Amino acid sequence: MSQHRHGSTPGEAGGVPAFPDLPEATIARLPEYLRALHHLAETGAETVSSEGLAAAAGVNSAKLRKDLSHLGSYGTRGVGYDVTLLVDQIEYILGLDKNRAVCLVGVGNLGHALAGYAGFASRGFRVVALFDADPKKVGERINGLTVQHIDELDRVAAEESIAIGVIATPPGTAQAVADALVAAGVTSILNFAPGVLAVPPNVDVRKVDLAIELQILSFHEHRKASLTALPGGRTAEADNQEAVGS
Amino acid sequence: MSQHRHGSTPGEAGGVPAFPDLPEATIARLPEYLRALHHLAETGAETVSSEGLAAAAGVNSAKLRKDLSHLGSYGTRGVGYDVTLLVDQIEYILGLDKNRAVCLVGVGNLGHALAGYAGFASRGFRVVALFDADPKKVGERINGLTVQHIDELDRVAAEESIAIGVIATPPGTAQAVADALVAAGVTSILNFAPGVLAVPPNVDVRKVDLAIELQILSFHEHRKASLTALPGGRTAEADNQEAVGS
DNA sequence: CGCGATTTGTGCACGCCTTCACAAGCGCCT
DNA sequence: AGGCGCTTGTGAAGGCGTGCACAAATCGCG
Repeated sequence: MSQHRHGSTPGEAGGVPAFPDLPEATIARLPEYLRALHHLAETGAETVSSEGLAAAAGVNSAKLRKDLSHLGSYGTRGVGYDVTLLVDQIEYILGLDKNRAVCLVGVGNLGHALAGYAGFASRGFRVVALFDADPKKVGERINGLTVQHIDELDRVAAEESIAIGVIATPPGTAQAVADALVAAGVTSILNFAPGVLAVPPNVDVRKVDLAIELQILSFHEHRKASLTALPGGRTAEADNQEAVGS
Repeated sequence: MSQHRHGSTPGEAGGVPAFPDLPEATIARLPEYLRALHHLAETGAETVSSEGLAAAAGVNSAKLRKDLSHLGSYGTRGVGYDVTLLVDQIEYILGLDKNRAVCLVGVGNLGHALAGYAGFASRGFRVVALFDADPKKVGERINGLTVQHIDELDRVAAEESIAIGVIATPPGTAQAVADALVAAGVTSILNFAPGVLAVPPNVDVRKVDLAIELQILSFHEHRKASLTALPGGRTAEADNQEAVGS
């Protein structure tokens, strides 16, 4: 979904298969599997069946098996998957063994919260720099980091070899920030500002728009409401069954 | 994607077509079109071509036309789409003409920011109540709202007829909060806590996991890095062309 | 050592979504 | 009025993803 292009694996003469050509849909689920696996590891489980892991991750077991099969055979028939082995494997695939450096631009309402978000550090990322264009914000200390002026981005990005940037600015300045990030060598951007970013083809952008999520929910509310008001439609429950796992 | 089930439109005896049975993929894009349209309206445009709107929304023009065709014929051949008409139509479909009431549970790091997020109010949502289980947080005023204890949820939800709830608590308490929301009559949940929520089939859940977004980007970083290090792979650019719009 | 229970890995079919390509429709200009 | 250029709406094809159902593989037990 959204702005992404990849694939092809051009050269691929012969030798190392370089990188398993995983489907995007699978990649998007791997982090969820990983989280579930970590949870299982904490409870002391050594192996999991596809059924068990699928339930913990909220997906179909067949889908999970197919996903895992794409990264090789790390399960044992009749037994299940070795939890720690699978954790290591997924973390390797996702490149989380590098403890990647991330910078955040825009220390406003949302940016402030993201800078202090514990979930980043605990899942393989270090927020190593905060930037803002507002001189009044520069110098402020958040969670052990000092906010620097956006003009420092180039220098800091090089020093800390930052490859991932997070944009949490108002919509109007998002594109300019994205350009600055790209110029500083950042090749992956997580964008919280509404709107479409134009970036070179080698840069990946993922967008999180909080209002859009609510609007999608609003649609379903609207839909559900119109169903209950319908002559044939009863109370909207008794609609459609499906287990939800765990 | 993720935990959703709908469709079927059971009764549907005869009469009003009730609700256009839009594909999920289309619904997910409508908010983006809407944002682009609002932007265009501000610049004074009265009509847009599918090409123009598609560029502003970052999608293929054919896809945009097909999406819009699902909600009826609101374009004029040879001219384009009437901006204000299309805005009204999409807002109606998304149910945004109701100015929906939203409550937020968990006024921690992230919740605090969400409570003050301007993007909600400006796009059809009113945050009408904040809840937290921590007595120390109760009574705190954020953005004109007073944090209430989670035990008040039932009463307040009924008074304000809240149908959408946002969970911004730590992972451990998310399920309990979800249960409380459902018990209070909430039928749509936006969940920021990592993990899978179990809810009745008539309740819609959308999940936003910030760490997962970064992990997906991390994968692409890993992939790009392994390509550049490859014998045949040059500098990772010159890979695959595709315009990025706007 | 063999058998049954269990669980993975996958071939296959189906459905959804995307994309192309073009006919139908509309307005404008002459 | 007629023709021309532009744009929508959509039929059809192709690709991707999902889920079923089952063969292959492994373990444990008698």
